[in-house]
Amino acid sequence: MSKKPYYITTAITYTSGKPHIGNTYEIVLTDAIARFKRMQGFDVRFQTGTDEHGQKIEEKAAAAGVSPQQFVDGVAEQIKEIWDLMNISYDKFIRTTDGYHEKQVQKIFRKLYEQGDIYKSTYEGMYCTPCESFWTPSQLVDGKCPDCGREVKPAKEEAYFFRMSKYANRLLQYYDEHPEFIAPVSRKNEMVNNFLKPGLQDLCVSRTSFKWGIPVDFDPKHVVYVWLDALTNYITGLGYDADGSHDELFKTYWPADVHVIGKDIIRFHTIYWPIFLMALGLPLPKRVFGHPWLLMGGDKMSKSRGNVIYADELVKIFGVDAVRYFVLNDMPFEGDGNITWELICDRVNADLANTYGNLVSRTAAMARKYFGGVLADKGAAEPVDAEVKAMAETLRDRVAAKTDEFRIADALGEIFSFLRRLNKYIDETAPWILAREESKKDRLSTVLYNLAEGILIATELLSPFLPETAEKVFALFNTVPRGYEKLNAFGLLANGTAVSDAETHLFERRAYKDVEAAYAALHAETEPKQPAAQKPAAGKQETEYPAEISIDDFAKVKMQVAEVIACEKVEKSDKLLKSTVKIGNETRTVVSGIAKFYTPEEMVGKKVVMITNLKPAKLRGILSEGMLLCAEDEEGNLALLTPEKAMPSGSGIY
RNA sequence: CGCGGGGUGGAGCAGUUCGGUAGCUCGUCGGGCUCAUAACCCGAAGGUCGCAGGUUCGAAUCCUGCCCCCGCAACCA
Repeated sequence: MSKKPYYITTAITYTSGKPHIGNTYEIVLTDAIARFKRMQGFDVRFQTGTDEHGQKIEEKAAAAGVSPQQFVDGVAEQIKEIWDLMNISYDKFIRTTDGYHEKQVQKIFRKLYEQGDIYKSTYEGMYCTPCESFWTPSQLVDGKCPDCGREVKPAKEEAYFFRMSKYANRLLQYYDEHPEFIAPVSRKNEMVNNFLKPGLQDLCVSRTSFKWGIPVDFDPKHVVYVWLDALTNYITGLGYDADGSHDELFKTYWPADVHVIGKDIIRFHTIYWPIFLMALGLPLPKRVFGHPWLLMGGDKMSKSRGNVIYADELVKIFGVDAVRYFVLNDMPFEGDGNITWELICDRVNADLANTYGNLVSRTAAMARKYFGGVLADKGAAEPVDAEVKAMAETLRDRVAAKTDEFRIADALGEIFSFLRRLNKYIDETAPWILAREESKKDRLSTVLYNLAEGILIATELLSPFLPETAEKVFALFNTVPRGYEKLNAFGLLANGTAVSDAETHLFERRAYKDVEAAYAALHAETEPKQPAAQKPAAGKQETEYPAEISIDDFAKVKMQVAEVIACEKVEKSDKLLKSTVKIGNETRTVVSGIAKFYTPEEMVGKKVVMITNLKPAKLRGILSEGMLLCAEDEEGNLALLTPEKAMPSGSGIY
């Protein structure tokens, strides 16, 4: 009998830069599920890849001074390296710049156009010529361009649209008939309430404003917009053909069993993607799992904060399996997860080093010490063994049930509860006491056999999550995996199996301060110019200060003492205060991003330092005629500069 | 009223769908053990389940209102 197919995918990664640990989480999660399914005997196909088109990439490439293709080639290579480093067992790595993909996207676009699902129309909006941007009326600020504050005019741009509304009812019906389609379920309600019930808008599926994309073959000034391009990777990667001559792979694996994606793109996978498939007359994927996000200590990761964590750095410090374990275990099912260096340390020490590593280590040590490493069940069972055995025999199915619901953290929890139970079993049986009496030899041997057997069952169940460690443990016990179907039976380890003299420390305990030091050392060598980037004081761009300026340059900046005579919060903004200031006899308005540190009330009456010859700019629609000077610390706290003695407003600063 | 997520012992989380003794891991304190990676085992302290109302015999869980935190968006002259 042939194996049952199981097709699992990740979202394809956007190639705008190196993926951080949050991106890496998704692929590890998917890999864990894929490996588990393989272990269960499914014929698994695991696809991942990169999404390489779009305006942003065009811009990034231009900034880097290379062609878009050269740019994405570089990033795709970097992503593959990290996937390999993380021990990802993907079967297929698709790139949206692959020839077969581009060709099929064109055919799909044409097919949908010919059957009337895609139609040509115009995109209408308010257009700002200098910014080359369209805005909807709701985005405008005081009826003007939110970017530059200039006048906008109504304009039209030719574009292709997909008739989404036509399929909305069929989609709702599909949701009803397949309640498991969206996981977790809370996401489904979100989709229905926010998008389907209010009525689906037709989706714009082409662009003329940039070139880096797949051209529409019958209208080449248009390129296919990202979602139609990106989502179809799931079928083009299997050799789908819009004319019907599909590859065998497609016939075998479609529809997908699960698309694993981030919660941010659930809408595209549970609304647009199913509708595209309906239009193509194809079956829909069975499930879409929208996983939560990984946050850095509760904050978002950002380069300017210097708190971005990359997988390769973590691996250098902790090892591959520790990193896999951490992301799998610490990600909740629904809410966002947290990552901090302390948390990783705690997890690795407590679970991997103490509970698991130390258990293996002490068991191996006792087998060597008392029996020269040879394990044998001498049949000297006692009541205390029963609970451990029962737990071992049911472990497989408990782990499988959690994994099938994508609750990987819970699956790991089952295994680690069992490992803790084994540690307790050692205390209950106290082998070192048994060893003192010759008459207890058989009992001692049986206890050690039971321990090894328990460890091996747990290890095999752990192997999809910690593949490298599992191999080490099998090697240590001179044995091989017994196969999933036998994992619910206790006592299959052959008598006479001997513990090898391999290293028994699976994971080293790590002190937090050593980890900090290791991280610092790593950064010192990879990024010697870190100091500038570490200071968020420099603002959003990593400002490079000119080394020296002449006194003439300085003289170009006109600074004066200004007195705040009125101040109010800018509406709909968290950070902005609008102050009216007096500079000598002149009155001006200035907008400053200091609302988190000063209230409007305390601003009034302050004498502050202001740059008065700065070109005015619009912020939130308000013209700011200058800039108040602030000192900023590493955490981004601000303090206004004021003259040290009372000085009249309008005083120059030199 | 821009969109979304969340507030449960010191920390990180589960439990909320289908109300009924508040659970897990870490940390802390006390004890035990020595096979082991300052490890492991046992015990204890510690919670008005964000706030206020309501429904109910009974609410972390259902309803109403409010407060706070975070992410996206906007924005830092």
